[in-house]
Amino acid sequence: MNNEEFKKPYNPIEHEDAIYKKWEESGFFNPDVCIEKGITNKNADYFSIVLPPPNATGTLHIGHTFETTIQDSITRYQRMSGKKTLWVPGTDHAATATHAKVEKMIQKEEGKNRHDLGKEEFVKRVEKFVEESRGTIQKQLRKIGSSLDWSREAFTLDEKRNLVIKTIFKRMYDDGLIYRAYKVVNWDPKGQTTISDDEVEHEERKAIMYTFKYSPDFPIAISTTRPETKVGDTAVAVHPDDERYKKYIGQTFEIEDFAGEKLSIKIIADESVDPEFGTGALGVTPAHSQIDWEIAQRHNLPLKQVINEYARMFVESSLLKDKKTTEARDVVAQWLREKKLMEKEEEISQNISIADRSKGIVEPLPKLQWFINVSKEFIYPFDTLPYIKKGEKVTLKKLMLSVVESKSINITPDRFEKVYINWIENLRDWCISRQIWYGHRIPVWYKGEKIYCGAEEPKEDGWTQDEDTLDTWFSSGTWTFSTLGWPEKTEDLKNYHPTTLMCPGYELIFFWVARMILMTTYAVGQIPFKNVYFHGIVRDTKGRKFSKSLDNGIDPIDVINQYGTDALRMALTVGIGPGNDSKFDFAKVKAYKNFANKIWNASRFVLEQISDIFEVSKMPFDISRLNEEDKKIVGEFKNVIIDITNDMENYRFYLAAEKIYHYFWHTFADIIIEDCKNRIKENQEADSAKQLLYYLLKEQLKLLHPFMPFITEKIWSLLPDSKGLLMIEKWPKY
RNA sequence: GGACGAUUAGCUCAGCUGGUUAGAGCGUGCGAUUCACAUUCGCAAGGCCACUGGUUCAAAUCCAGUAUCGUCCACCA
Repeated sequence: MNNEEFKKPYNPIEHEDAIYKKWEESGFFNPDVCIEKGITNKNADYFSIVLPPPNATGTLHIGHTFETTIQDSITRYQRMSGKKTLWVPGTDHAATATHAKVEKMIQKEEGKNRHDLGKEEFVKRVEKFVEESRGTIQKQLRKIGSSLDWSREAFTLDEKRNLVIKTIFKRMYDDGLIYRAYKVVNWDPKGQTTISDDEVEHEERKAIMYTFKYSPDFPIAISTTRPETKVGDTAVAVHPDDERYKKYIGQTFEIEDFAGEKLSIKIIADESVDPEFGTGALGVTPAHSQIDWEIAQRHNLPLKQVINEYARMFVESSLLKDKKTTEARDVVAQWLREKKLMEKEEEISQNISIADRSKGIVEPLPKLQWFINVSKEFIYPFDTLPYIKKGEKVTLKKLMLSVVESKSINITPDRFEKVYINWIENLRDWCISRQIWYGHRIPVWYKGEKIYCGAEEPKEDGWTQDEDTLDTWFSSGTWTFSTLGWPEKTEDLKNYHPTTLMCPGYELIFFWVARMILMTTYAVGQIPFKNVYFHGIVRDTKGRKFSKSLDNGIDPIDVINQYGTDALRMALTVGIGPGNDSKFDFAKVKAYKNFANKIWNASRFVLEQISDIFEVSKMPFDISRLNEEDKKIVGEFKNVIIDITNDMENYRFYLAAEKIYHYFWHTFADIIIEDCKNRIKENQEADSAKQLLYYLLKEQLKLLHPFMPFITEKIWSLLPDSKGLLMIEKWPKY
């Protein structure tokens, strides 16, 4: 051995950046280059993944590292297996999250809110922030060793993607699937925007259930946890068969004074009322409750809005006017007690609705918004899906459902199929308009009573564009095909779509996976991906999620600097099955750092042992020169290859990585090297021993490469007969 | 209220389609080591595989139920 580099223990930070640079400069992350240079066969199969775009709100955390590692391992494996392999990078503008983050930053640093800056300036500031974040993210993805084709990088809010969403919006609008309507939506008073049902979280909290009558003359008592909303009541609903209340149905009661407001309450019968719950009578507040809104629609009840966008009372009553809802609640309760109308107060626990981003309490409000109708029938225009014919009547819901029910998409682990189907079955129309400034503008213009929807601005004067932006998931839903060139009929789209694999966290099954299926089956007539691999959440050693409030975050770059990327990747691969959460432990990373060093030392030792055979040019390896014992070892090793290949093909990376680890250390290093060492020393069957050692080393470097790309590439470059890069070597045959 | 997951060595977890003495990492104990590696090697201790039944020649693995923990979904006012 003449290589000084090998003398010291393996030090990852000395090598990793240089190795990544070599890979990137080679151009082999781009499948076109691999085909052009004859590395990949022209007739080979395609393999494609699109990176779940990280939010451009900051830096990557350990969870991203985990997700990226899985994808890189499979991508490297597929590339080595000879497929035309494409992994597309990108970032997500993450409208709401980014908007909130930048607004908070400006508030903190300059004491200004977005209205102080104005829309144009604010959006400019967000874009500047996003540009910086994207740079950081790109650097971090390289650090992890991601073999992404940077020449195809995309962003959810660039011009190409904007054309995509405008095109789809228009088509949906023309199909009557996108509509504008005034109805009760989830309003986030803290974020000052509407949100979809999926962005609402539920948290159990204690509350008081008040039972009371509107007035001394009112015949029926009702129960509520929100008495302040009762000034907006226009009806009391009872079950049609309820003997207690039957006689009042159809009557209207005028209440002159309810906490300073005048009410007109009609008694109505509705099947949805549970006679067993509370008093069996439900005070109907059409403007501030989803169910009540629906009841009001059925009975043609008037609507009275009593709460505004800032969660303050929007009434004339001097008792309540402009008060926060929580204060108004106490005022009304006190008023009821004083008027002797309160019959019961009991503590209960109830689910309260919270906006997932802002953590503000969601206030149902009636608003004019844009929606996607998931239940409306339309004529399906494509004949490319096997289970739905061209010209058939479908709904978006049906499209989303049939893809999974027909097993057109293979879901790993399969238990998420049920979760998905259950969600679709309960799916309601999707509110897609947001009142934030950063995002894709809704491609609709108004002129008096006229409405225009289109990808291009109307030519004549006098049109004003809708002020709202689109839910960020509307654009994320197009990710697999918008990154490949749609709506143009590109080669990429033809070759790489549907993509082979998608690798999101299971928490994105509704937000994203379902929406990709919706958008892709609707717009392209294809499934977005053939396989989904749901990964779990990386937690801290106590099993808690990483969060800013707990201050338990771990910066992957720190871990990499201390232990090396390969060690971190192994720690995030071995033993972590699909859909399972894991606990991040430095001890595990350290163990794989030791493994990296083991690989380093064993490789050096093997090269020292076999150095003479190159001098007498007895290479390349020839299995016929092995003795019977060594042939048997090769046979056993082939079984390991089969096993590992099988695991890779079936998305069991956590097993494949462990198997190669175990074989290298505890079979190859502990047993085979030790054995060969003695034979070489004593010159017994030494030639066979050397052949065996070198063959096994090289083949194992290939098997290890998808998981530990840096150290294996480095060692590969030090082999006496290596020519090109390990990343484009052929996966071992068996 | 529904659905799902977990329960295996002191700790963190594997165990894929049921098949010889149930595995790994870390930790613990004893020993080795001028010979690639103290980021090493060998040996050892430590497990009614949550519980109860069932299917089977055979169950940690399949089925039913129970318990505990956890996650997701749901407009009970």
